Amino acid sequence: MEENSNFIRSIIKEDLASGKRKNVVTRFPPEPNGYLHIGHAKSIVINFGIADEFNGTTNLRFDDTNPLKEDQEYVDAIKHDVEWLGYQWENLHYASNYFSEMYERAVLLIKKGKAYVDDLSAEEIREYRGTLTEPGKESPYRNRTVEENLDLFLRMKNGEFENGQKVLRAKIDMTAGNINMRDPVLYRVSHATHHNTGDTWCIYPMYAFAHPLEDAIEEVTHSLCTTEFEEQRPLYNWVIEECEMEAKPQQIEFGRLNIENTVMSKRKLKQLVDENYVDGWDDPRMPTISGLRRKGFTPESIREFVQATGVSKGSGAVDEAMLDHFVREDLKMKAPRTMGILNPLKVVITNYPEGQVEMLDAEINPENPEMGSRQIPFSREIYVEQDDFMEDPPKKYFRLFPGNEVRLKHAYFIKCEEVIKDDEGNVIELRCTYDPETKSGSGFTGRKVKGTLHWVEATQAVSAQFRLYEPLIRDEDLKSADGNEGKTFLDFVNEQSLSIQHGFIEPTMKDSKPHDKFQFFRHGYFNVDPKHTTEEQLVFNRIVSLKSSFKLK
RNA sequence: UGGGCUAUAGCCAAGUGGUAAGGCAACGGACUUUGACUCCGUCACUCGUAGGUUCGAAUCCUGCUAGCCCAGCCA
Repeated sequence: MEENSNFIRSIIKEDLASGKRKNVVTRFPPEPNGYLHIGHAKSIVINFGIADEFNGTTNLRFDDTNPLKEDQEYVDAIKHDVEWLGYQWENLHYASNYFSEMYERAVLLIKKGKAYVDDLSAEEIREYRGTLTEPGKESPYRNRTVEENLDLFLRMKNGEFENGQKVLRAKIDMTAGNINMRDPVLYRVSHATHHNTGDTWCIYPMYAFAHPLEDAIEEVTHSLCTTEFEEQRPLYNWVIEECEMEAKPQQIEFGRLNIENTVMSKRKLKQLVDENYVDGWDDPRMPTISGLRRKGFTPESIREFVQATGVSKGSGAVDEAMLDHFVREDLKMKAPRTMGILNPLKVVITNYPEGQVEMLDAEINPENPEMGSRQIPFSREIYVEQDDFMEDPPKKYFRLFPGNEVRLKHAYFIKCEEVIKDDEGNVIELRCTYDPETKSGSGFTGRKVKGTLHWVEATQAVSAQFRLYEPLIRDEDLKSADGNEGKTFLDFVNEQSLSIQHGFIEPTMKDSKPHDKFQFFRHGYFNVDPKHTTEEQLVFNRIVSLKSSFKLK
């Protein structure tokens, strides 16, 4: 696809042109504390994409500096998702592999008088930090001697102190307007088992200290992150400078991806999983990579979508319709067309011979003739969609109604002659007649009909389950939460976000495998669900409906 | 009220002193055995706002306004 120009590309071009940089190295640095979502996909596309564009390389690096929240399960899932999206990292790194070097750099800081061990409690540190509008004040422990700090820090490392008893802090400026510069904590004591380093360490570096060191150690040239780290940049540079790192990575921030009606917070997504609002991180309603994959999105469609949304520092939300557009675009040529009835209504063709079944030729994808054709059965009894019949239709309704003639896709014209109802007045069956002259492919031009319907032959129809999705949580509903104190986003989960329908599919569909993708005629694109599909029954997730200009008023 | 950032169409977004790209959405029309696809057309005399500089400003300067982010021993 045509690459949009953006400010990061411009910066890198200039860096290369001016000789400031000789090469490009980027990194994608997730914390393994949850599954990746489409917001991460943006970071992946940017980091890998831009490196690739300038013949550079990209590392996958797990930013695992907080053992309390991290887990091997997430490491594995993240690697899988990155590869699935179509990217291959140059090196696989763990921040935890740098713990020794980070410790040494912290010692260097202490020796230079740029860091000190603080005995203040977490609450006290918060109080001393000041507020957004008032400067902070210095800790009474700020001016310990280098020797004392060295000794205390060593003892922190050796496990002589409890969690929270002591921290290592940078000595910068408690009156700085930028709160990040008010003696930020560099190391905390945490007696916890780390997924990678086990019990080797009981002190762990904070992000603000660890991240710049990780970048510098890997000789990353451009450290691309989201805008909430913007104010962290002076500290990022301070750490690299004061720790005397040779490589000087440059942090550049871009605006995070937001999509309308989409929860894009790892914390919230984890909550939806933990509290069983969804059936896992890969629930098709989740904006996670695994959820999108299970729903049926393709890597190509996600990449194209992300690229189309561009890179800027803004904070707006993209229309969900845009994501939909790019899957349709990708699946248009790839997905076989087939017919499926989500809401069956039986039709008996009264003038069609009883007991007769004929096979009809049906192309698999009119957009892509190379995909060939299939044979589908037709007989006296078929199913059509309930929505395709109205007893008392409005103007411009092209489907079945008493006396109206329509085309059955790949088959014949049928005309609605009689409506059968049950005792409660519900329409349960239609009696129609067909015209043998109108067979598809026969070249019949005698008369035209406005509507073409999809259908499935009744005796050989295979039953199937269809799962249709709506947004898990709507922005509109969430906004109303402002007036409802005590409520959380969980109180606004859309109860209609999943609806399950039972219908029929063509007999040739019965051997479909998980993740096979189809376009059900006039319905949309569907994916065979890998989790709920069984030997007995196929379950189809609707990826996206077809666009429609039909409006039933 | 301190600090940082951002304002270009309904949404996303190019544009970097020479007279407003592109995508999504929407709306017309053509075509159609998917009310789909495809094709054609419409959609910012104006760039948050008020001034200023200039022959010329979305681009430079000043004031104002609005929105986002920051007070974890999270990342």
